[in-house]
Amino acid sequence: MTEASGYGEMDKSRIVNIKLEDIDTYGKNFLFVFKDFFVTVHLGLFGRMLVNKRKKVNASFALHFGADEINFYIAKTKLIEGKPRDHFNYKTDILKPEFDPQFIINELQTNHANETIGDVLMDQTLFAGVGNIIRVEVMYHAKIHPASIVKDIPEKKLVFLLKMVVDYAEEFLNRIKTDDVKEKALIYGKKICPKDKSELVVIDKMGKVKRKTYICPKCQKLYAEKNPA
DNA sequence: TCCAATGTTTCGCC
DNA sequence: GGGCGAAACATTGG
Repeated sequence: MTEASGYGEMDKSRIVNIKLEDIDTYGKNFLFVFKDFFVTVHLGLFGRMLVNKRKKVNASFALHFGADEINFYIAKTKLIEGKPRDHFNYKTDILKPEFDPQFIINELQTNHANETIGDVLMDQTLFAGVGNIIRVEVMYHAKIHPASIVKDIPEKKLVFLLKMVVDYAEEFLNRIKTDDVKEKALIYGKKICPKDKSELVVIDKMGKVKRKTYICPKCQKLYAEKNPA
């Protein structure tokens, strides 16, 4: 039995006295699955979720189960017809067992060959769940410069990078629970490279992704065609 | 007090 | 209409 409330604009009239069949996630979205439709909840930068607790301000979205409730603050919600798998490709979700590195690499080399790796890592249709911190850390771990062009990166390097994405995403998830993501980051938010103690280069607004990018030019190799034919 | 930040969508202008 | 950038949303910590 369910009831929905909140000041968000989404029509909640269909979420009354129906069974919540499943709770799932895709990338940065929570998914609340009902028989004929599901609701996505995205917390953006400032969103919060509280279970059986409330903030003083009104929730933007809330689900009620008798005496129990899930409250979302500053959340964007959407009601979508059908099942999540009809709309989201789980092969692209970095924290799902279905995540398929070979599928992603094929997509990258086929449809994103001329883009920079720094840009494509933030593409939620290819790397659902990757955010700016994960993006920056993973490129450092894999020793790849963000301005590297996809087609110029050796496939073995891409395979390694995707492994770093999955590994670090799991580490990120654990660290966010203990609140030390930023402390334990190797390069994000830092001024000095932890390895060779040299100054980092910080580039804002590089590529299409206008987010702060931290780079160690000594550790991270730039893969870019040097002698165009 | 002010700014920047784990993010995404929408608007306005070529 | 595509591409691009700015603005919008709204909270929290430094």
